[in-house]
Amino acid sequence: MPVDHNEPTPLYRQLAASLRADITAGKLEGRLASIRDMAADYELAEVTVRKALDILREEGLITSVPGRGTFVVR
Amino acid sequence: MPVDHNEPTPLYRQLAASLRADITAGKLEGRLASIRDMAADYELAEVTVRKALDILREEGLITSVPGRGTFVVR
DNA sequence: AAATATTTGTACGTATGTATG
DNA sequence: GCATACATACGTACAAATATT
Repeated sequence: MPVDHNEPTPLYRQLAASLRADITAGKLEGRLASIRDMAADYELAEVTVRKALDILREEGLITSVPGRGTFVVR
Repeated sequence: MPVDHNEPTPLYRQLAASLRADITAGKLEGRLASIRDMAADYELAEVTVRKALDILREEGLITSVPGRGTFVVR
């Protein structure tokens, strides 16, 4: 359960925190699910997923390539 | 003319660059125009102005306070 | 004190463009 | 050419904090 609408923390921060935890724990490697799929899986808008990924990209944890996907930086 | 739709550079980056230049040159101090006003002045969507401000906030050049406004960090 | 206006923050939806395979 | 995936940009609505009347 990566996000909870009843939490006061913004959804995009919750998702970023969840992904960050999985990445730093080594549980998430290689290519992430597409933004569209993550939005569908977590029942979030694509823009909300993008905001979460923006944070992780800023932190240097991931990198995104149009047409290919989003990848954990190793 | 801070932004040009014919430029290949994204509008939010153009606006960020323009504001950054004015701030570092000391031409912009204190409180910035509200997001709504900037959007109207530059004929941009509010989200586009917000993305520009996100960059400058990340760079530590500005700070925003709900209900008050956005301010140049001095 | 209370209502109103202003301003930023979050979140949704949609459309179009660009890059890759 | 077509499908997939990220990027940009528009619009809208509501919440929260602050300031004003």
